[in-house]
Formats: sequence, structure tokens, C-alpha cells
Amino acid sequence: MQERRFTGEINPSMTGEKATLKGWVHEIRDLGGIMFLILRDREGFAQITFPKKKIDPDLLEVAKRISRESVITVKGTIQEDKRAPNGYEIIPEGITVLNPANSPLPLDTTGKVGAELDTRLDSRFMDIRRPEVLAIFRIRDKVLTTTRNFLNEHGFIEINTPKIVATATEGGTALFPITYFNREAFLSQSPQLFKQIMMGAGLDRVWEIAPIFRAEEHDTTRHLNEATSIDIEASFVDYEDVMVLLEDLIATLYTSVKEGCEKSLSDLGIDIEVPKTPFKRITYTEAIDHLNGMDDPEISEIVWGDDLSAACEHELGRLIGEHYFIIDWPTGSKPYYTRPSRNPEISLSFDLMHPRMELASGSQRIHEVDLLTSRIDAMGLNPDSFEFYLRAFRFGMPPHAGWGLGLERVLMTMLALENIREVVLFPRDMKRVSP
RNA sequence: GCCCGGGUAGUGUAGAGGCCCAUCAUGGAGCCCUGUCGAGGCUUCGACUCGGGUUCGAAUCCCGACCUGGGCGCCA
Repeated sequence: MQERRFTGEINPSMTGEKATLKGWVHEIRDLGGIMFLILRDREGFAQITFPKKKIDPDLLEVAKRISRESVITVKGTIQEDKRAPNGYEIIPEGITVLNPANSPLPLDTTGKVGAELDTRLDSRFMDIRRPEVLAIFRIRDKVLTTTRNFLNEHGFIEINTPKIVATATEGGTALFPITYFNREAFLSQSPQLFKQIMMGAGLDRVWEIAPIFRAEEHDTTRHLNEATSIDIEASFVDYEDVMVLLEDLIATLYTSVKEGCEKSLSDLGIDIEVPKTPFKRITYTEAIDHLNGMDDPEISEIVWGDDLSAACEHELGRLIGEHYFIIDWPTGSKPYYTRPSRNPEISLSFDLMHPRMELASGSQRIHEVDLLTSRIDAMGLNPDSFEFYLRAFRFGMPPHAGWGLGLERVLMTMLALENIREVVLFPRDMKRVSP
């Protein structure tokens, strides 16, 4: 009985059993009288051992001619041997080359020679064969699954909002225009307006994980033109409630990765620490006071009302050293749908920060149509183009709050990666639309 | 958008006007080798992004194009 098994499903105690493995030829080491073929699959490696005097010469001849990274099926017997990498090896009885790989390879999958990110992305299919790269995407999967379960358990309903839209959500950011039959339309920068409309629809609590598109001409290690946003919106709650939800989610994600992705973390050579909740909350005004006291003029010259520059974010990150919230931002620095507090200069808003960068932003929303209309107007936008949105506010819109969390930023900060492109299979930036 | 940097075999690198028909590693081809796990030893193959210019002489200096890395700005 021979069924296909992953390398990770085999252990030394299975000595004597037959196994069929399918995967890629990672390496061949021919020592003369003995040859080793390392087979790699999603779960790891297995050593196929050819003691040349004991093995069928035809089989040996086939094995010697296989190029690296070819796809093969190996049938053989599991043999415990403490000299073998995982404590076992496979003595082959049959090898089939399902598909040979060309040579030379575009990248080295064994880690002997590095490759630049650009080279890696051009041959992403091969880059991902490297265990430390695969590990990132296994963790990404864990984070997504955990998020879905978490939000489900908290009574949130998953929604899907359109990615082709007629108007900008915020007005500020650059959009990608597209041709929609004979009209102009845009790729959606955010599900914001639609998830708010769902509050008016009575769904109460909703979430969406979906791509967002930004046409900004930024070229940094922490920006993408196509990113994945984890968005929630909830009714009859305030912004503190959704902050608690957010910090609980972050802690839950770290816990699930730490406990459920041990092999991936070890492939990446890192260990992660679960952040303690509740996260620190500092007000925007406190942050400005702190920054004004610094020596570096680039930081200290910030004035109340400014957005925080990268240098300012780094200084606050250094000060606090763990996840934190900056709350109560100037109303003018936040989008029109953000609810002002009793002091109209200050809004009921927050950004979730990792010491390295911003991860999420959210707020209490305006639910009164008159206030919302005047805020749109005050931001220099035309309320008429938001009519589809404002309609939902005229017929019973509950108080609500929500946030949007950048999946890629969560991953890159969790895994201490330098470049956000590392956590996206096929990243889209100013210079890259293919593959 | 602004400011700096870089393009050398498939991959990663050395190189600072003649020492370069270009270094090293990895890789491919071939030979030797019975326990490798970045195997080892020997032989061999393979590259200066493109176009102009300066110079007796350019991988090296200058200009342009293209590609690319980083910082800032911008950015739910």
C-alpha cells in the first residue's frame, strides 16, 4: 500500500514501512559509493539514500540525471538511521521524474547564495520554495484564519464591498482611474463608505478582508499600491470599544502564530513575544508635548495639528517600546466621517501604532446627516457626489465606530521584516505590476 | 514629487584609467571519492545594462536612456 505522504508525516519509528513522496529535488550529493538526494515538499525535507552497490543500477542512472528543482515521485522504504538529517531516510525502489527543471535556475533555493528582492520577485514561484519564504506565507494564512475566527466569534458578519467605485472615499488620496464602459470609475481605496452603509442596513457588526488600492507615488519599504485591509464597523459602540476589540485581536494573532506556527518561526529564525493588553493610550496632545521637548529640531518643531512625521513616529516608538494607541487626533487631520468630541477641535479617533509604524486607524463615526454633510463640505468635497452614502444616514443610522488594519503591516512588524513586499506574494508598487 | 546610491557570468560579489581577453563563491558540464547534511578534491564553462563622449588606453571618468536600492514627502 503506497500513498503519497508529506515529509513531515514520516518519522523514524515508521522503519520498514513503504512510502511514496512527491516533491522537488532540493539537492543531490554524490559521494562516490553513496549518493544522497534531498527531496523537498511543503512540509520539509526527506533524504533519499542510494547505497550504490545495493541499489538497482537503472534506478541509480535515473537519479544521477535528475536536475535540481525537478519534480519527482519517490517510492521506497523508510529506514531509521541516526546519521540521516531527520533520523530517517528513504531507500528508493522507484523514481519517476514528473517534470524536469531547466538549468540554470533563476535563484538558489538552498540558501548558499543570496538574491536581491527584485530578482526574487521576478521568480517568485521559485523564491517561495525556500523554506524561510514559505514560512511567511504560512504565517500570513494563520493570521487571516485567526482574524476570521476571532471576528466571527465576536458576532461580526463578513461582507464584500465593491472594488470598482464611482467616487473617492476620502477625497484626499490618489485613486487609480479605470474605464468602466463609457464612464470613469476608480479602484476602491477603502470599504469605508460601504461598511458604514451596512450599519444603516442593520447588520450591526461587519468585517471585510479585501484589497485596497492607492495610487500614491510613494516608494518606501512600508507602502504598497495594492494592500490588504482588515476592516470592521460596529453599531451602538464607541471608539473605546473598538480599540479594545483591536488590541485583543492583535494579541490573539500573536498568540496563535506563536503557538501554531512554531516550525515557520524557526524557519525564519525568529521568536515573537505576545504584546500585553491593554495597550498604552496616549493622546495626540500628549504626544506633541513630548515631541516638543526633544533636542532634534526635526522632531521638536512639530506644531499641534500637524501629522506625525516618520521621525516623530520613531521617537514615540522608542519612548513606548511596544504597541500603543495615539488617540484624540485633531479633527482637521482625520477624514470627514470622524466624529468630533465635545471640543470640536479634537476628534474621537485613534491610530494603532507598532514602535516601527502605524498599523491601523479608526474612530467614532458621525451618524447625523447634517453634521456629516457640513464636514464633507468643510473638507472641500462636494456632498452631491456622496449622495449614495448620505442617503443611508437619513433613514435611521445608529451610532457606530470602526477601524481598518493593514494586514501587511501587522505581518512585517510581527516578523521583524525590513520590507513590506516580503509579505505579499506578488507585490504591487510604483515600479512593479508583473508578475 | 525631492534628495542620495547602484547596474559586472543563472545567482551573489571583487574591481577606484594600463596590473582585467576581469576576482571569489555558488551554479552547469566532466572526473575522483561509502554517511553527506553549505560535503570535499581536480578540470572546465559562463559576465562588465544600452547609446554617445573624454583618453594613446575605459568595467573604472563625463552625458543621456532604461532598470534598480534607500531616505523624505505624500498616504483610512
